[in-house]
Amino acid sequence: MSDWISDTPALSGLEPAARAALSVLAPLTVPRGAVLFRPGEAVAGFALVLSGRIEVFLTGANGRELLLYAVEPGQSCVQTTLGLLGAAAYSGEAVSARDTRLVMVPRALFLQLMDSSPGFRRMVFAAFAERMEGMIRLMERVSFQSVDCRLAAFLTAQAQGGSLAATQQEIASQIGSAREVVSRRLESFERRGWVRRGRGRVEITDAASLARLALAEA
Amino acid sequence: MSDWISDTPALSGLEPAARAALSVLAPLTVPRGAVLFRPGEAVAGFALVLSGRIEVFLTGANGRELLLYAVEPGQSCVQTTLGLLGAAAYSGEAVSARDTRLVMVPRALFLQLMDSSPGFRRMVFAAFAERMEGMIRLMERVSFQSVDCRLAAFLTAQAQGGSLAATQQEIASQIGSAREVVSRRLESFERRGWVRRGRGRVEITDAASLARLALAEA
DNA sequence: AACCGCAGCGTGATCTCGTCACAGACAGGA
DNA sequence: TCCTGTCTGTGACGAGATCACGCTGCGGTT
Repeated sequence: MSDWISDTPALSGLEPAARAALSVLAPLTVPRGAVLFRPGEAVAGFALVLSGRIEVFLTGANGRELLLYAVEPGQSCVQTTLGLLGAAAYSGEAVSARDTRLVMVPRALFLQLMDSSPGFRRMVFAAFAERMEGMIRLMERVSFQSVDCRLAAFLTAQAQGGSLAATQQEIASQIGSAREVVSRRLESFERRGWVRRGRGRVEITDAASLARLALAEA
Repeated sequence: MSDWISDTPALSGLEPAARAALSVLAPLTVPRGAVLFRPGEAVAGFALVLSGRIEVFLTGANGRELLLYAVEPGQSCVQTTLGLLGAAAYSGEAVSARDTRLVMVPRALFLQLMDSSPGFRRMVFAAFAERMEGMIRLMERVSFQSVDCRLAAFLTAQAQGGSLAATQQEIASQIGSAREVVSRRLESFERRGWVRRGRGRVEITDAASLARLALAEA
């Protein structure tokens, strides 16, 4: 058995008993692009991400998508928690954005740990609180902020070394807009000298202006 | 001391010790229209509503509002929970929609009950899960559903005896739209013979058609 | 009664954005 | 080389948010 528990900082607050109970679980590996959950599916267990990244999307009637939240290493997927605590079925679609290692805690063990381990409880609660915060901020951005601001914020946040690799469709899903709109806004950014467009990638040429727009209110 | 604990069905699952700890708290009464929390305020305690109704709004830059959720009797306000568990400040505005009786559980007692009372924990968790579910459904409606559908759903849900008392501004806030849009959509509904418009009220004249539109996907 | 002031409502103009339709550009494989 | 699927660009259109008004009912004043 690998020592995934000691390698996960988020679990360092756990009591020895809880760590022992978890240690019997074997992490599983899912490749980039795999669909972990679909809307309406029953939830198998509590998902804890060790490495990689899981993205949870809402999907509209016409196929438009909106990133609800992403699960990074050390975080757990709130939707699975919901499914275990209530009767609620999964309402988002979870996709691995990269090769991802994760642990699925079965329902029975999850409930037992929730009752017996204060550390585990704190962890689950903190994750819950963080997600709720994030959802509220998301509502705020989606409802009250312009596509320009959201796009600029996304580019600023995701750029690695002055550029980022993503299709316009992917960008649109992440910021909750439509591909055509992203295309036009990027063109406008390019005219202003802020970015250069390429197939499947965007190069940032004026990060400062983008950052300024990202922080604007409208 | 009133016996508010026995009068609150949501608390019936609590252990005697937890009930005793809560019983020292005195409910307070707030009149309709009072603002309980504003964005950015620190959270004083865990809010539990006994009667009445608290509505929590997000407010955009230009004053447009969006109902995040409502706290009905027996429910708790998740935003206060967030504030107590993390460092997050309040990000919504809470207003009492009617005269409301509620109990504020101080931070220390809240944390103590969370550690010592499985029943209290379950209650808080269930509230959390329910809110998260609701937020996701709200995102779905706001992002992917037309104003017509949301308006029809609201009218259907809120009508009492074939009519409801609300200004167009209030309706707009509840469904996350603008007053002018509500005005125009209501006019369109009236032309179809579904409603009659009055100052500060809407009368439903064809509930079936409204309900049908409310269930439509787009 | 006549007057005011204000909250609520109606409406046109304009802008943003989502949607549809379609065409061109590019990449990788047969 | 050609073919096919993916990615992108673009015009047209509709829904909806915003701005800027003006109008109307209603309670309170004088």
